[in-house]
Amino acid sequence: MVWRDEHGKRLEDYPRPSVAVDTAVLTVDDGRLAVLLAGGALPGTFLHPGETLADAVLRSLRDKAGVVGRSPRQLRVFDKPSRDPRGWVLSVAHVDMVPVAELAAALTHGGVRLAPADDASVLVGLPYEQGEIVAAAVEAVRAEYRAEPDPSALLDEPFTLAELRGLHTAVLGEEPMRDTFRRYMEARLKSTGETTDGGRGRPSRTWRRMSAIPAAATRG
Amino acid sequence: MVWRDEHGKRLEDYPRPSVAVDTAVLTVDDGRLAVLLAGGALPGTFLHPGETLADAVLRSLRDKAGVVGRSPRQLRVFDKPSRDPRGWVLSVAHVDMVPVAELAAALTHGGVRLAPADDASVLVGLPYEQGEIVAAAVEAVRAEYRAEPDPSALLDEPFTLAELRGLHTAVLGEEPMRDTFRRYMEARLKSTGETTDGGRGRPSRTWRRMSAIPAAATRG
DNA sequence: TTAATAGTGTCTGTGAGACATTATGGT
DNA sequence: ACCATAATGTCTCACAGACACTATTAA
Repeated sequence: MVWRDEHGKRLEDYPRPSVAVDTAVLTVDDGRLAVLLAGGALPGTFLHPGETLADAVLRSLRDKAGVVGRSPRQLRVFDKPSRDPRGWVLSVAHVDMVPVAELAAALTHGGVRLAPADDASVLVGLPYEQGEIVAAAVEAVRAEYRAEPDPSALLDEPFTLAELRGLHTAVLGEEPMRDTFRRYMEARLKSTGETTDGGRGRPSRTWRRMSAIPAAATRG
Repeated sequence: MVWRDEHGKRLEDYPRPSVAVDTAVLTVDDGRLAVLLAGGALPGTFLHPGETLADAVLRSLRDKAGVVGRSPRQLRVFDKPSRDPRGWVLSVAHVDMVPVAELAAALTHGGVRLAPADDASVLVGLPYEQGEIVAAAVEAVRAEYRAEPDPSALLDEPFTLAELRGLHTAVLGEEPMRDTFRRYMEARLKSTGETTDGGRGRPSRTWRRMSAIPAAATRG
């Protein structure tokens, strides 16, 4: 049984856009926030029938960039009518933040490379509205990193506060204040009770992320 | 010149979804947060060729609900494959918060009415994923009202702090703390230097929203 | 005068920002 | 012993939460 409207027409009898998904895969490489490009553009694909947006994102990451096992989150739809010379295409932008080690295999594929994510000269060279997508992705990730210690789990555990602060500096593009950063983050981490050895200076205590959210955090 | 891919196919040769926009028009009616329903559902429409999502939203509000002159903002895409029995339809959800006076004319149209926006029994009765859309819209508006005095300009200026607090109570679904609310909001409002008259008790000072954002607010 | 509402004063605790000091390792 | 780095202590300021008190009007 096929649905028909008051004119006897089916949905497919009206013009429809193509719907694409594009994903800004961000990482921190050599202390800099970077975005993965596959063939000079963000990995993306057209949405297939019966597929969710999330499924299409995973498929495009696997096929275009060799990245698996991730769960990007949706940013918003980019719909400027002139954005794609091929025709009428909407893009649902997504973002994910990935440890650079997980991209090592992907980067051996041809055409897959990392570019600085906060460099305007790189972003304006991207096709379609992908420069805006990367900018929105960076802002979304920064908002998360302002509120939580390494929410995307880029650091291997355990880690020191100096390592964490270095990561956040790279993500935010500026140094968080030393004392405030320490106090704020220590309250959101679990101490291992151990310290590093080697290196110069006094050894650091090491930390892990909170495993479960304490009940108090859900109150108000 | 028509674009063709490596198989000689155009974009339209591949299956495409229908793309709809749906808008949760929220308001505060009689001290309760309410959502506008047109014919038992959120006002929405299918996206037309050459049209932006924002344009489609405005068209649907005008045609379905008689609401004009607004600028709803995008929430996210709802894409559950089974969400629409008519076929493959994505919905880009939007939200707007409107003074109830602006809806007076709209509510005289047949089929247009207000329903409580935080009443689960109403929301589960909505078609498609519109219950979830309303829930997301309510949460988005509440987040704005936690941070700013009446960001959607539901109150006519000038207004008293009691009126403002009553509005925020309705939006948030709970009473903000009296002292904290006053101090927080006074810093974000401009006093008229005048007071109300009439009514019982001591007259209230009256207030307006900030016209421009002070330079200090843009620092850090 | 009293009730009702608006507005002010102030005490306490918490946390940010800033800076000084101590601790603990390698060289 | 000295340097480098980590960690701690503490001072001040701002603000949230709480509560008591004063002010101004109508009835």
